[in-house]
Formats: sequence, C-alpha cells, structure tokens
Amino acid sequence: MRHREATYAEIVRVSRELLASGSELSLRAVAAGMGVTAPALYRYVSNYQELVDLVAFEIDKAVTDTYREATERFPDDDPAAKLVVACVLFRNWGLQHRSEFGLVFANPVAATSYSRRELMTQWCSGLFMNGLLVQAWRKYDFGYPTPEELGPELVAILSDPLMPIDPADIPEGEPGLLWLFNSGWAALYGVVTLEVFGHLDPRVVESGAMFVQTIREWIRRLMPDEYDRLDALVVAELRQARSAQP
Amino acid sequence: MRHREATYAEIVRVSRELLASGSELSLRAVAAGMGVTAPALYRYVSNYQELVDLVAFEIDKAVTDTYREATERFPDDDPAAKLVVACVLFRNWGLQHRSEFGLVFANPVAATSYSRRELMTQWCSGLFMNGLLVQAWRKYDFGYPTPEELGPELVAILSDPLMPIDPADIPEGEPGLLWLFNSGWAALYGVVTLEVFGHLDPRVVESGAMFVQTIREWIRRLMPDEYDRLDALVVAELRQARSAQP
DNA sequence: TAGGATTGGTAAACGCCGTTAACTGTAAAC
DNA sequence: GTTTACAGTTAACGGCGTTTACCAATCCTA
Repeated sequence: MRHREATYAEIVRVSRELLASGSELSLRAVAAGMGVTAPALYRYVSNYQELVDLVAFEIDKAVTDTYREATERFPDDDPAAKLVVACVLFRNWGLQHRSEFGLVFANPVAATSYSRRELMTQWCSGLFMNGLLVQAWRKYDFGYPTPEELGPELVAILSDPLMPIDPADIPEGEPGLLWLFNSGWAALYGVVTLEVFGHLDPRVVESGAMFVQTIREWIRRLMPDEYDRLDALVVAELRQARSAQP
Repeated sequence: MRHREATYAEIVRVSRELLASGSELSLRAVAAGMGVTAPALYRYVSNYQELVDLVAFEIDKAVTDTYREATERFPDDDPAAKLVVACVLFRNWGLQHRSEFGLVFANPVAATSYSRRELMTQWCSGLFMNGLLVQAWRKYDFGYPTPEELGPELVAILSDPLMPIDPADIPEGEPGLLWLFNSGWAALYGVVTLEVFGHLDPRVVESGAMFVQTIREWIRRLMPDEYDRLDALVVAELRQARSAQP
C-alpha cells in the first residue's frame, strides 16, 4: 500500500502541529486531528512510546534539514562556518521549541526497549554535525587524542560506533576524532539542555553568555586561527534569534 | 495545625516510594498510598505541577544531605576533595535514580508560573556545591574572570544572583567567582544529563569516560597541584558505584 | 471469477488520570 | 454554645492509553 507512508507523514504533521500549539502530544489528540478514532493509530504504532519515538525521529530529521539549508550559504570548503552556525541554530531551535526539544533530547533512550536505541542509530543531527567536524578536521588538521590517551576500553567502543558513520569519512578508523565529536556533542547538548530547561539564571540564558563561552572554548581548541571570523558568525546568528523573539 | 507538616512529609515519602518502584508520579497514586482519596491532596497542593515541584525540591534537599554526610569523611579544610566527590555522587544518583533526576533537573523551570522559579531560589545542591567551590577558592586562590572579561551585562546579573548566596561567602561581591560556579555547574549538569538520558553511546556512559574527562578538565583548571590526589578520589568513587550496580 | 485472507478502519469498554463541586463531620474560636 | 475553619468524603466530568470484537473493503489466489 502506498497510503501507509502518507498516513505516517500525516501522523507526524498533526503531532508537530499539536506540539507547536502548546498542547501535549497524545494518541487520541493526534487521531482526532486526523479525523480518525484512536484505536486506528494502533495500525501504525504499537503504543504511545512508539508514537513519541517516531515523532522525535522525524523532528530531528526535519530540523537537521533546516541546518543543512541554512548553512548552504557558506561554501562547501568552509565546514567550520557551517559547524558553528549549526550549533547556534541547534540552540535557537531548542529555546524556541522547548516541547519538541524535550521530546527528542530529554526522553530516556535506554529505557524503552531496543527500538529507540536503534533510532539513535539514525540520529540525523548527530550525523550531520559529525560530518562537518570531520570535514573541518580535514581542512584544519586539529589534534585529537591518540589511542594510548583514550585507553583500550574507549578504543574498542569507538571502533564499533553506534552511529552509521560513513566509513569513507573517518580514515583508517581513527577513534580519536570520533571521541572529539562525542566530547563536543557533550558540551553542546549540555549547555543547550541547561538553558532550555532553565536550570540556570534566566537572565544568563537570555544573554546567551554561557552558550557563547562554550562555543568559544571549542573554536579556540579546534581552529584558533579562525577565532575572530567564527566568533563573529556566532554572535551574529545569536543576535538574529534574539531580535526575532521579543 | 501540627499535622500539616507531617502530612506534607508523608506526601513526599509516598511520592519517592512510587518513583523508586518505577511507577509514574500521580496525584491519585500518592493519595491511594496514603490511604486517602485524591481530592484530599488538594488541601495541600493546588494542582499536579505543585506536587511535582514539592517532591522535586524535597528530593534535591534529601540528596544534598547525602552529599553532605558522605563528604564528612574529609576534613573541613579539604573542600576540593568534598567537591569532586560530591560531583561523582551527583552523577551516581542521577544514573541510579533516573526518574527522580528527571523530575528535579529535566522539568522546565520557567514554564510553570513564579512558584517554581522561587524554588530555584532554594536550590539545595547548587548552594552546597557553590559553598564548597568558594571554600576551595579560599584555599587555592584559583583565578576567575575579571569584571572586564565578564562584561557589564553579566556583572549586573551576577551581582544580584537568584540563589541566596551567603554574603559572607563571597567577599566584596566578586562576580567572577559566581560565574566560575555557573560554568562548572553547566559542565556537570550537561555531562550528567547527557548520560542519564542516554544521548551518548551507552557503552561510553557505562565506562564513565566522558564524565571523568569533564571532571579532570576542571580539576586541572582549578587545582592542578592536587590533580593526582583528586583524580584518584574520583576514580575510586566511580568504581564503587560501578560495582554496586551490575 | 469466486472465495478466503489481509488491511484499515469502527464502536464499546476498562482502568487510570487531573480536577471540580457539593457535602460532612470534627475541632477550634469567640 | 454557637459559629467557623479545617480536612476529609462521594460523585462526577472529560481526557488519556489500551484492548476487544466487529466490519467493510481490497487483494491474492485457485
């Protein structure tokens, strides 16, 4: 049946409408929004959690597409600019769509059986940013931990990553570069989650100072020669969001 | 009425039992656990969110007490040891009590009226760790940003903090030290939330490598001379938790 | 082309949830 | 000794996830 994919698409569409309107995501509301009764949805998802997983995955995919489009204004040989701007876009999206952000990034992954862990396998925004980081590494050749520094346990884990890294991307399977990505992701996820959930003085969140400090540390670490240019991009992108939202 | 405080205590007790047993926190379940009907709870909290806020606050207070007790094995003139061990305890608690952690640290603060923001005012674990950081600063005299580096906006915010900082603690109202605390909190919150919610390869979480790296960076930044001793404490405390949970 | 199987929907019901309204007994206050 | 505040009750409403039984198309196949 060709209808099925269209139905899945409408499930996601109605779900995102619901979230955007400030409502909670619920099976019954989605069904009602589609002009269908609730049990009908069980032909497409086997329970509520699976609906959440589906919507979360599709949201992550959709916002990743917006990163990709928005960074196309930089040439392909400028991955650093794309990367830092994508980080700012990630923050702006989180702050402006808290419920969507919470759905994607604050729902326990390990808890819900295997399906959700498999979904992490197709973590779009992570793949996108990892690709940019690898491209930036090709250009700037910044350092990353050696296998000796990582230790055997980490080397084993990183040599068999969950993410479907394009094998052509990381040459000779160097695990240090993937660890660098994980470290950067930890920093980005951490500061954005902190801001989105408001466990920081709201005036500090509003100022963006903590986020900027985090990004600056990473620019200095990876591409110090480009600091001024990249920092200007970050500040400009932040200012744009701050003015867009009173 | 003297009864009221006892009733509040039992609300919290039953709520934590519920969470510990893996159930969801709900008004009706709490009422049932107390041998009372659901509407009776409305004499104590005005709605469900207020129950959540109450329980979250009490949980934070209770776990802070466990940090305080567990770090009493270090002398009072060794705040650095207390601080790093408290950070590990924070992580261990989060990983072993995911639902409690989510309740306290992954519920939007700003969203829910003013009451919750006021509760942040009495953010126990934050106050405790800030106190330890200040004590450590008195001992090691590590550097922190100057007002010029912070900029006027941050200085204004930090000079009128939300947290009820003991004015005797921070001398002359130096805002840079408070900013350092906020930066450290961002790093700690970030890496622990990342691990608890599992948006990182679960084997990396299991290894603790990302957390250790974060803590080590901060030890090196603040108290490099104590690195070996403090790092050994961190590793020992982590190992203890890893063996306690198969 | 007839007939069984699959697909995608329905209505009805269950038990749980937060919340409200009206009511009641008990203890304190004047 | 009467009034009043408190702390609980019962009953009900609407919404939730989920299951069961049923039904009408549509497709596959003999």
